[in-house]
Amino acid sequence: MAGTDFGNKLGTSGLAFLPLYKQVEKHVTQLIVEQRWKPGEMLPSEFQLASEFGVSQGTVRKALNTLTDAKVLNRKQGLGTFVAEHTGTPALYRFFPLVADDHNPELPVSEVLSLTIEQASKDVAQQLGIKTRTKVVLLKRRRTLNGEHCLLEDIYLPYKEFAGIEKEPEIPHTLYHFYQTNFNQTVHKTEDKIKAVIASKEDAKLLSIKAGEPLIWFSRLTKSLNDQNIEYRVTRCRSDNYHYLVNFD
Amino acid sequence: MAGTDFGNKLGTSGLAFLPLYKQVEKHVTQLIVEQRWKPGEMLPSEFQLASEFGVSQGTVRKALNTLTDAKVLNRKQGLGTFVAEHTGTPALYRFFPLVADDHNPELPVSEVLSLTIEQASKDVAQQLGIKTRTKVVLLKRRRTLNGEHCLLEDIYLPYKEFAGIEKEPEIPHTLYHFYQTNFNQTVHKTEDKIKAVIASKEDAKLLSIKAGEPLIWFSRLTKSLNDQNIEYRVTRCRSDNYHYLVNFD
DNA sequence: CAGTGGTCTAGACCACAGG
DNA sequence: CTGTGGTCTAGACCACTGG
Repeated sequence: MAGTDFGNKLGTSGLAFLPLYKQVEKHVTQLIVEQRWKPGEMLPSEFQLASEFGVSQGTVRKALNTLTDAKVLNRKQGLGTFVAEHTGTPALYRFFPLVADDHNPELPVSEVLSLTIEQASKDVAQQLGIKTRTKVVLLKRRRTLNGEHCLLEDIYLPYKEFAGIEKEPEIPHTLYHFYQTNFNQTVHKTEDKIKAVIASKEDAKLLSIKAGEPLIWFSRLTKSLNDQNIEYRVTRCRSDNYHYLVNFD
Repeated sequence: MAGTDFGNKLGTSGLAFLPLYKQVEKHVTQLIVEQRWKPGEMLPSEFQLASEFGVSQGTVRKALNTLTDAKVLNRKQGLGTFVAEHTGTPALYRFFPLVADDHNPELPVSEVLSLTIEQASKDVAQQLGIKTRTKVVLLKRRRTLNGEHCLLEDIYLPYKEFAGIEKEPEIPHTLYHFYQTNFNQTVHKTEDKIKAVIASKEDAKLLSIKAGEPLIWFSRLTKSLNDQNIEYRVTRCRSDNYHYLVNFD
């Protein structure tokens, strides 16, 4: 009966014939994007959702478990199902791959160097999927660990989704949580392209190293829950005492 | 009844009280390691496994689906469940993160520079989890894409698990498939530590670049299905036309 | 205690592959 | 046609949380 059962209440608009549990996944995600449930809030129980959607509890369960694996939701036995928040230690490191060579992972503090509104260059516009010269926010930061300046970030945000950011009294260290709470933009996926470069004079100065030292360089494209590109950033990191950590499985 | 049902035939030895589906996962994995089913072979159907293990079909299904997500198995509707093989395009790229900047992903050909048996240095021994001076294989390779030498690899293997490798007539390009078919070592997870370095004289010569150019450098520790460290490698890659690609989600 | 998610089962029916 | 996995349902019982 997959995809052909119209006894449910999920609004199978258009021609997409998906299994019910996939429809539930999409529907729940959409409701989160529309803020029916805000980050940290509890969803109704499986049985309530099942009756609301007109499917069985097992089908709802399968969808919620998939979304939990995708870190869109958190589930706790005895407590309930909650919209995932970009807070708490695991979430903070989820998208932060840089580690000091001989230390435990630690989040560096950050220092805003500048925050300006600019017109998107051709490259930035293409990355963000917007038109050239559209307004973008450019945030430059420097991050420090154990008193050592270790990395520099140029962060581009589409102004449309982050309108008013220039009026924020303070830009917190944990940007992705900030995006989520202040602009309803939940970071869902990132794609990093890593290269090795020679430090420019300016970067070397800001990092207190000699020009000519090698740096880990990477560009990152960030997608939100609704699959929009919401951030493009270029990071340079000292490579003497730090590395970029990746696990494949 | 989770973990307390001894009506099953899974041999809950020791004190591990795991949910049945977890026990099935472990059991199936173990049977694959022991080569009851070889890579590419078909497993019995869900119902057959269920009756063999003394659990219900739904429980087997849950376990097999988890193992499929972990890429230990492949399932095809109408066909059956198969032990995953490190062959076929997706599997080849699963652990190969290097991409030419403006091209589609492509696997570079490889050229063996040397294959020697050595005594593990302190560092290599520690990485592989063996004693210093244990016998290890050292395989040096150079890989080429579009006629351009792009990367160098120093690959260390514990000789115990790869005994006889020095007598192999040829070392294929696709090493992980080779490990699997010839030594029953299935690569399951890798951990890469990426840095930026300046090319040494030797590396520059082998890569046909100038000494002093920046290189993407990374060390990789590889774990097998049974969670042993089976490979440690150090890779250097030209950074001018290539990058290391990572997706987080 | 009541309410939540977690585990396990049993069974119906669909979709797909191959002979 | 048969056999496989995929979807969906219904229901029992367990384990955890908070009041």
